[in-house]
Order: sequence, then C-alpha cells, then structure tokens
Amino acid sequence: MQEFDFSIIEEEARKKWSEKDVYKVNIDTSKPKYYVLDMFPYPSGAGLHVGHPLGYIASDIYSRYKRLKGFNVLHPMGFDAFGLPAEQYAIQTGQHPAKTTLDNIATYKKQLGKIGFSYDWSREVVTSEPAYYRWTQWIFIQLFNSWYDKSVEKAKSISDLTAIFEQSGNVGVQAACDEKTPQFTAEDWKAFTEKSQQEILMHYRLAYQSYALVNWCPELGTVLANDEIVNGVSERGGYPVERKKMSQWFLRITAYAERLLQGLNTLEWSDSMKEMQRNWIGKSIGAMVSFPIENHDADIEVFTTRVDTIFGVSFIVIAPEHELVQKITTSEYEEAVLKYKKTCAAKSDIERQQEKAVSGQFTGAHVIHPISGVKVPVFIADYVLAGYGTGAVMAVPSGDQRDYLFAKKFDLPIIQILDAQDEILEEANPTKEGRYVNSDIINGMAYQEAISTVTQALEKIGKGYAKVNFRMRDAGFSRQRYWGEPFPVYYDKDGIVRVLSESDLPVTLPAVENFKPTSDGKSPLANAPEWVNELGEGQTRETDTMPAFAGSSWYFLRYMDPKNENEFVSQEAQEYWQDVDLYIGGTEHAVGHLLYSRFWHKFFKDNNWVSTEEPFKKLVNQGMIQGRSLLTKADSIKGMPAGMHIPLSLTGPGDKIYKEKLIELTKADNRFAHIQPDTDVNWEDIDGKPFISLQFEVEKMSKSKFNVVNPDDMIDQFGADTFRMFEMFLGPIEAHKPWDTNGIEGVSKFVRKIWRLYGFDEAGQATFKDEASKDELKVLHRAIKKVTDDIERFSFNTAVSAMMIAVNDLGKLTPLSKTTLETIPVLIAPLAPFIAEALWTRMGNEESVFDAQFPMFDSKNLVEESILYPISINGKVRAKLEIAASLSPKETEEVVLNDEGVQKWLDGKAPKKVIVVPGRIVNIVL
RNA sequence: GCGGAAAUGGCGGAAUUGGUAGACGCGCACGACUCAAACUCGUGUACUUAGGUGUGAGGGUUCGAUUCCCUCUUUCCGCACCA
Repeated sequence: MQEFDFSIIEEEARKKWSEKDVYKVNIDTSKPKYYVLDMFPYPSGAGLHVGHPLGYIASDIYSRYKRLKGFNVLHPMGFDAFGLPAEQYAIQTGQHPAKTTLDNIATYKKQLGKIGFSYDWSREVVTSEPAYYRWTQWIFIQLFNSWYDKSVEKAKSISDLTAIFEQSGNVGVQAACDEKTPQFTAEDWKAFTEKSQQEILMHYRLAYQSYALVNWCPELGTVLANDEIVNGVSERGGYPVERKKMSQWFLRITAYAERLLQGLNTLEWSDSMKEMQRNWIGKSIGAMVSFPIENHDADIEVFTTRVDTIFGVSFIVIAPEHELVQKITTSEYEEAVLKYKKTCAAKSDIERQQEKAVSGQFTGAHVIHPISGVKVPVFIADYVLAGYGTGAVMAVPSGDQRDYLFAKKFDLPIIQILDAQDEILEEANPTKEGRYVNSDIINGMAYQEAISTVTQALEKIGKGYAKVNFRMRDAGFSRQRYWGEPFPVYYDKDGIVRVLSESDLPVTLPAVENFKPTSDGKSPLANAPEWVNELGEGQTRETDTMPAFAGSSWYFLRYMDPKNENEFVSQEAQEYWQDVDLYIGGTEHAVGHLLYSRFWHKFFKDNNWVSTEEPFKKLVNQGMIQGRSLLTKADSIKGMPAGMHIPLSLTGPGDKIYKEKLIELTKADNRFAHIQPDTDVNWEDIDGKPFISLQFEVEKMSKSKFNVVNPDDMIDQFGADTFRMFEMFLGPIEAHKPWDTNGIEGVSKFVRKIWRLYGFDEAGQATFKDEASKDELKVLHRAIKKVTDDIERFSFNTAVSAMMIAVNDLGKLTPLSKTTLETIPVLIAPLAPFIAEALWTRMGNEESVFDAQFPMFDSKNLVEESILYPISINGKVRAKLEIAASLSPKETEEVVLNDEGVQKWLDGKAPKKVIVVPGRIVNIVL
C-alpha cells in the first residue's frame, strides 16, 4: 500500500495546476460570473500569522465550490502597499519603502502560495505601482472636476456648473457645497477674476481644498482622518492628536450621505456592520431654529431634534469655540469668558471626554425666544461640541439630562412642558408621551402635531425650518507623508490650484533622501525641490500625498481589467464582472475603507463607469484567531499587575518559570530590563529552586506576547490541506476563537483516512468494486447534501465535520465502488484541494479536478422505501408522514401521536408542520 | 449611557424552518498491537443512586423551546456629552 505523503502530493498538484494554468480566468459570456474578493493585505514586515489566512481560506473554499458548480469565478489578490509602516521603517533604516514593500510582498506571496489558494495572480494589483496609481490620480482629477447636484442626487461635471453660473449665477443651484458660499448673479460671476472664480468653484468640487480644523498628529508629522483616530490618539502608534487649522484636500463624501445610508438596506452585510455605518453617517431629523440676539443684528442658530420642546427653553449654550462668542460677550463678562475658553482649550479631547463635572460660563448676552418673545441667557460650555450641528443648542432642562444638570448648577428655571413629565424635580424626563403644558401655541397637543405646528410657526416668521443633519464630515484627503500617491496638482504663478491633464499621468514619486516631514509640517516631498519646481514658469507641485484609503477605494474594479493602459477598467470587463458578489475581511474597516469604497463607487455610477450602485453585495467578516499566552500571575512581580508574557520555550515542567530562565528573559528583552529578580519577584519556592507559576490567557496574537503561531510551520508539519481544514474546523468563520495546535491532529488523521479509502496497492492502483452498495450510496449522498448545504451557508466547520463522518462510515465499507472513489475528490476539492487533485489524478483523470462538476445530491439514495407514510385517525387518512431526508427509515417505524397532539389536531388547531421521531411525531405535512 | 453580537460538557464547538440537545474534533479512561513506549486501531465519555435533572437566571407562548416573546445577569465588539 502506498503511504500518504503530503509533500509529494502537494508538489504534484502544484505542478499540474501551473502546467495547465488552472486558475487563469477570462471573460466567458457562456457562464454566469461570480466575484469572490478578499480584503487585500498591507504587506507588513512581520509576515503572516495563522490568523491572517482564515478569511482567505474561507473565500478560497467558496470560490472553488462556485467554480465546480459551473460559475466563471473571479478570485484575485493584490497588495495595499502604500502606508505608514513602510515609511516609518524607511526613516529608521534609510531603506527605500519601495524596496522593503517589494521584499514584503515576496514574503507574503510565498506564504500564501504554500496554503494553495486559487488566485489568478496574473491579475495582481499593487497600489504603490505607478501603473496602478496613475488611475488613482485620474479618479482624483474626475472628483476635482465634479460637483453634486442635489436636485437630481447625482454628480455632474464642473463645466455644467460654470455654464449655469454664466447663465444665472448660483441662486437656483441646489448643490452639495460649503454653507458659506456667497450668492452671486451671472453678471457677478463674469466680473470675478479667475482666481475668485476658482475659489468659488472650490466650494462645489467633490475633491476640494479648504482651510479647516484637522486632526494633526505631531509625533507622526501628519494629518489623520477621523477613522484613523481611536479614543483621541492615533490608530497607528497611539500618539496624541490635536486640532489644527490647515489647508487640506477634502473629498465631499457628505454629498452622498443619504445615498450611503439608503444603500445599506440593499446589502447582505451583518447587522452590526450596517449599524456601525449608520452611526458614522449619523442622520438626525430635526429643525433649525434662530434665536435673535438682544442688542445685536444677528441670530444664534441651533439644531434640535425636539423642536416641540421649544417652550421649555430656559437658556442657550454655545461651544466655547463658537464664532459669535467674542461678539456677544458683554464687557462685564469678558474676562471670565476668556478664562473659561482657555481652560477648555488646554484640555485634550480625551480629558474633555472623561471630565464629567458640569462647567460653563455666562456671557452676559441674551437672546429672544422667537415665538414667546421671552428673554433667555446665553452660556458657553464645553458639553456643546463645535463640530456638530451649529455648535449651539437650545437648552431644555426638563427634557435633557445634560441641560438639567447645567440648570441645577447655575440655578436656571426648569419648565415642565408635558403633562406626562413627572419626577422632574430629580432628573430630566425626555418623554414624547402626553399633552403639552406651559407651551403657548401647542398646549394640549400630542407630539407629532406639536412638531409640525412649531415648525410651521417658525417658518412663517422666518426663524426656523425642518432640517436633516448628518454627523459624518467630509473626508480629509491630505497626508504629509512620502509613501503615498502624489496629487496630480500644481499651483500656478498666481497661486491658483490646477490639476494636470490626463496625459501627464502618472505623477511618480520623486527620489528623496529624507523621508521625514519638514519641521514646519510640510510633506517630505518638499525635500525634493527639483521635483516640486520641475513644471517651470513659477509653477509648484502639491507636496502632500493621498491617504492610504485612496488606492484601496477602487482596487476591486482594477482586478477586472488589471493591465488596461487606456481606462481604469474597460466597459466590457466592468459589464461582465459587475460587482463583488462575496467580500471577506475583518471588521476593522467598517467605517473606513468600506464607506469610502461605497462613496467612490456611487460617484463612478453617476458617471456610468460602473453599472451597479453598490460595490460589495455580500460581506462576511472573519473573526480573529487569538493566541494562547503564558503570563505571570498578578501578584508575582512588583509593578506588573497585568502580568508579564513568557515565551513557552522558557517555561519549566508544568506552568511555571524558574529563576535562571526569568533572568535570561530580562536580559534578552529590554522591555523587562528594569525587573530586579531578587527584590521585585515573589518567588514561590525559596528552599529548592525558586520559580513563579504562570497562567494561560487567550488574547490577540502579537510578537510581544510570544503567542504567535506561524502558518509556515504548521504547513511544513501537517500539510496545506490539514492546515486549511483545521483553520475552518476551529469554529464559525465570524467568531473569535483561540488557536489550539493540539486539535490539528484530528484533522491530520482525517486526511490520512481519506487516502486509505482508496486501498492503493504497490503499483499505486486504487482497489475498488463494480457496484456501490445501498449503504455506500447512502453515506455518500448524505455527505454531498450536507457539504453542499454547509458551503452554501458559509458553515465550513460543519462541512469538515460532515466529511469526517462520511469518511469514517465509508472506511467500514471498503473496498468502495469506482463511482464513490471518483466522487470524493470533487466533493472535498474546495476544502482540501491538494489531496483532491492527487486522488483525482490517481483515478486516471488528465484534467484538473477543478474542471469537474460538483456532485449532485440524489435523495433516492437516502431511503430504501417510499418516503411517504399515510397516517390514519379514526379510520380516515388525515395526512402523510414525510421522513426527514437525513433519518433512516427504521428510525421511524413506530409513529404515534401523543394524546394532546391528536386532540389539538382534531380540533383543527394543529400546527402546519409536526416532526415525529421514534415513538413520537416526526413531520406531518397537511 | 446608546447600539450590535453572544452565553450549550473538562475544552473548541454542533443542532439549517420550533421537533431525539451535546454531532465532529480535542482531552480523558479502558482495550488491541508492542518486551515497553509512541504511532495506529477499537470501545466509552453531560450530570445523576433507581427515577430523574440538564443549553447564563427567572417568567411566558406551544402538544413540544438551545431556537420565539418579556425581565434580568455576564462577556465581547462598536459609538460615546451628537442637542
């Protein structure tokens, strides 16, 4: 009998696949298309650990399955190669990021190759290659040359807009634009200088430049997008972030806010993922209300979702940074207001969030209630955020807890406005129930009526209107970094912003010697003056670069037509491949990449460059594979309450570490250099050899925790098929689960059992019989049904289990029939491609197993007799009993309805379906 | 605080539409092979004294609930003074 050796069959299968170019995919209109996409990785220096391939294995199983089912499957892979780590590494080592990136890509491809993925590598995309990023730059130019027409909810060319301006100015234009855009007539427009015209157009462009408060990270020397900041510090590195006013590029994603929100309803994404995007977009329906300022010719505008509570307003609060603060503060309060503003400015965002104490300052100013005419004081307080709504709120202490606390502290009136509001002596009651009281024109009304009555009253006097507000901000698109796409932009001698023409693309990154930002916050590209000035005539290039999400916002389209030099994707390729049917990746991109991609895709749709409104139909988020760390207990080492991570190799017998090994570790790892083994450590056995005991913990895999498992080691030891199936076998694809190498033996055994079913003789011939027995067919078809169902519903762990059961059962029936032996390889091919190909070849097939047809389940094989049994009650046939397909007939020999069941049934109250088991009910179809 | 997901043996987990709870694997125990061990193979393995009890806790709907509804507890994830 020929022994199973995974290294031989893997080699053999690889050779066959590459000779036959099995994974090459082309447009084929005779077959339905299916597009399976992985979130492409950032090629970091650390390489892959066992957590990374989880999603790739799942997508590979599904695309192989779809292919065997007759679909033309697009399953590409590439690299998201621009980004901060490569640049940080370059600063530290002086190595060019292009080189380290290429090295890392080579490592990744080698690792991915071992696992046996069915990628069509001829379609590989690397975002940092000029042939790719020229199209990223091209898309930027298109965004720059577009505006958003709200009247038709669609992006249009900027030349359409200038035509309108020349005709009739901007009065009738419903555009997504800067709210401070001045109004002008056609005559005004024509009289403007070109520079002024360009400045006005900046208020409309979908890619525009603006001075704005941005998130500046001094440590990284760059601006960060909102989603790159976590808890007030940078996502990468955890450095503090401050607000700074800078000239920056932005993308007008807010124009698409409503469409991005509505589109979510059409997607097969997890609820939590959609909810995260909804929260980020943050739509709230409410009203704008203007409160005229006493003794000033100005109003304070507030946004509120509860305009019905307007008669409960007892004061107004504006953010300390609000632009009216200086203007309205009376001389009496000037000093106090200034002092308060200073204490607020000194606080970082985190401090401001953690600070729960109520604080604020009266400005001395008052506003007039627009309906009741009551005089109301104006305060500043940092619980009102400058960045949301108008940076001002109307305070209703009876209905809002923050307003309530503020009113208590400053001794302001708390007005009950609804009869259902009780207990407002203790806290605010935000109810919408009951009838309004103390509320002028809406007394006695209910919520809905009150809202519309107040809104209409405000509209009539020009002091308010219904308004939808979004929390989402426009996306900052400038980074002061080297390793990113240069903008196809320059400034002419008059300082006017110009984009290059398409024929000038790509704008390639210049060679620089210093990758650090300049001390005044300019991008490292400013260190290459020749490049900056090479256009001549006093023209200078933009030195900022694009953020990491630029290249990843459209890469999935490039895979459709990766070599095209004339278009970013051809019409033909795009019309065939359409969109991504299945997208697999982590949840960390919930509001970054996945939102920006949807935004760009909608922009492309407006221009008819793509044919779908959404890029990713179905999204599956793979969970994290956690590592098992060994660490010291809380009280073992002074100053390390969280415990100290210990490499497994240094532990003694049992879960403990001896003194000499710990000293070894403190010397080898400078993170622990401060530990004094004699004084800081509570040794457990001073008499014999001192040690401290350790505990296991399940946490994220990371080098610093010594809990990383390398997939290469696993594959060398157990083979790729075993590795793939074990990763799936760990649990549901979407769950977080700990890696436990012990369990891999079970899967390894299973692979060897499959091999043994073929009973290979000395000559490598399988032994089989002519006819399949009924038992054999039953086992086989039960497996076909279960594996098919499980793969369809992404339950790959149970699909592996189903195959294990089948192989165990078939093992008892050897020798098997030829039919069975030819079916098995195709059935397991998605899960274990190498052994599948090996067995397929050994059954005498020239072509690859992936050119075969996935086996069809035939229910005839599952039962021996008829599957319908009549049931009679009182001599009358009332129903037919259907045996569940997976049950064998003998299990349903005795069918008895219990008394209550029969009675309910006779009363006509029986459920539509009842399932009966031995001695009980199985499945009654009425 | 708000939103989302979840809680099942010693462990990872299964139960697809409300129908035999604990599949499959690990671990453990016993047996076969072996001088012996490892490997491999086989058998058993939720708890429990017969009876019974069991899917985080309590209640409800149902002939029947791990599954549906209500209340609560805990864990993970996301957002967080959003007016």
